Amino acid sequence: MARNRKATEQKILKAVGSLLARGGFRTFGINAVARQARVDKVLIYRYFGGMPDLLRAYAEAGTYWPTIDEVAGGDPERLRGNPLHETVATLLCNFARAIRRRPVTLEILAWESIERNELAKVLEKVREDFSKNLSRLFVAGQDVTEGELAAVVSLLTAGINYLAVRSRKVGRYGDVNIRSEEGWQRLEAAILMICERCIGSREAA
Amino acid sequence: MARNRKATEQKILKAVGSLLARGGFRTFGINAVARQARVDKVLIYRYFGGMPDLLRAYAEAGTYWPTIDEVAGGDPERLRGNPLHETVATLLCNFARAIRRRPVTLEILAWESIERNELAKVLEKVREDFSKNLSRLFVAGQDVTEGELAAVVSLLTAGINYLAVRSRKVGRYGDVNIRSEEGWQRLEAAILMICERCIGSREAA
DNA sequence: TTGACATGTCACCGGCAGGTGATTTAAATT
DNA sequence: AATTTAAATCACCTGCCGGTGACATGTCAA
Repeated sequence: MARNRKATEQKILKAVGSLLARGGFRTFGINAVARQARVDKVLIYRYFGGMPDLLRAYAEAGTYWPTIDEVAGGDPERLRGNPLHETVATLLCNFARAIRRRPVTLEILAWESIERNELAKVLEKVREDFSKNLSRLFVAGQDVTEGELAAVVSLLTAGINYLAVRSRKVGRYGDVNIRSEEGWQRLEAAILMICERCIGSREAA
Repeated sequence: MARNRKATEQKILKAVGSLLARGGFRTFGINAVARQARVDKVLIYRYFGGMPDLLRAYAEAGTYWPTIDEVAGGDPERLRGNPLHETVATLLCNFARAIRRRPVTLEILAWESIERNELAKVLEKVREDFSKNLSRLFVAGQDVTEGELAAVVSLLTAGINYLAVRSRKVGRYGDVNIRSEEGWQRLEAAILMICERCIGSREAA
């Protein structure tokens, strides 16, 4: 074997990723990582310390959450000219698309409801910053009842999370095919409508 | 030991329930059930056959999903006189309360996104009947764009599920305290508003 | 009373998990 | 080339899991 710590560490981290993407946390463990990386497990302990630290290290190398740019369609400035409800709708729909294409993130989201591990903790913080930034960028100073907006947005993002997570294991939710583009377009239409009619000045609609 | 198969079977099933409610599927297994029930595990195999059959047996004895009456506030007839958006809002809020007080159901919902086991399968069917009945009872014949209603309701119930499930492990979601009555009241207010403005004849709001 | 059968007990298996100590061996330093 | 350092390997431990075979004993019918 080539003796190269950096390379070995990379192999291990990469194994973590592919393992999580494939089987999730249920089949995850030191032994599994070692096998997948074709590396002796003792090296994992030596280089990373153990599971929690390994996950922390892995967390620092990944992008588990959309960036502001990603959900703002690359152009935050343009969005700010639009009415708030339109902005929020766009952000939510882009958010849905963004998490749907992150298998590891979906896995973490699913596992969060079972057990709070290191990845969940990291994700939690990232997520918090993310939403703080979003509301600072787009909501601050707008004429809107804060509490209501927060509740509506929470409900919608929660729904998006749930459906995205669930779609990995089950194909439908109620009448909606959550594995097809068509299904998600219907959901986006609903999001659009909800934002349009429920967000903005209190007399909106 | 008292020799009484029926009683032993009950002890085992009861152990399944309390084990699921306490630790969920992650810590669940034949050995754990046997320990909890203070019964030799071989009896589980003898009387039930194995894990899947044990879960099936357990499933048949429980009420993991709200009944129609429970979400209709005990009086379906009265609801039908109201405008549709009001009916749906009431149903959704009662649904939220109903699942929040079913720890095992929340556990199954959480686990569904990880792995599809016997309980998940049973729950799936129950849930399907439930929503079919609801829409037959309250929506059939109303003047409403079916597809849109379905998408909005899916999004809302998904959000409710997610928040209820998540509240077991994490106390907040965004700005909302999902462990407090106050937090859920804010969510109910949002649900109410969304229904009011987004459900009904297309020109509603 | 004596079986027969069902209930419950005990001991064991193989496999895999997390975790560690001692040893080999390649590469950098002198 | 000799020595040191650390990367990698090997062998092993404990503990728990699902699963099974052999055995003991209470209950009920003949």
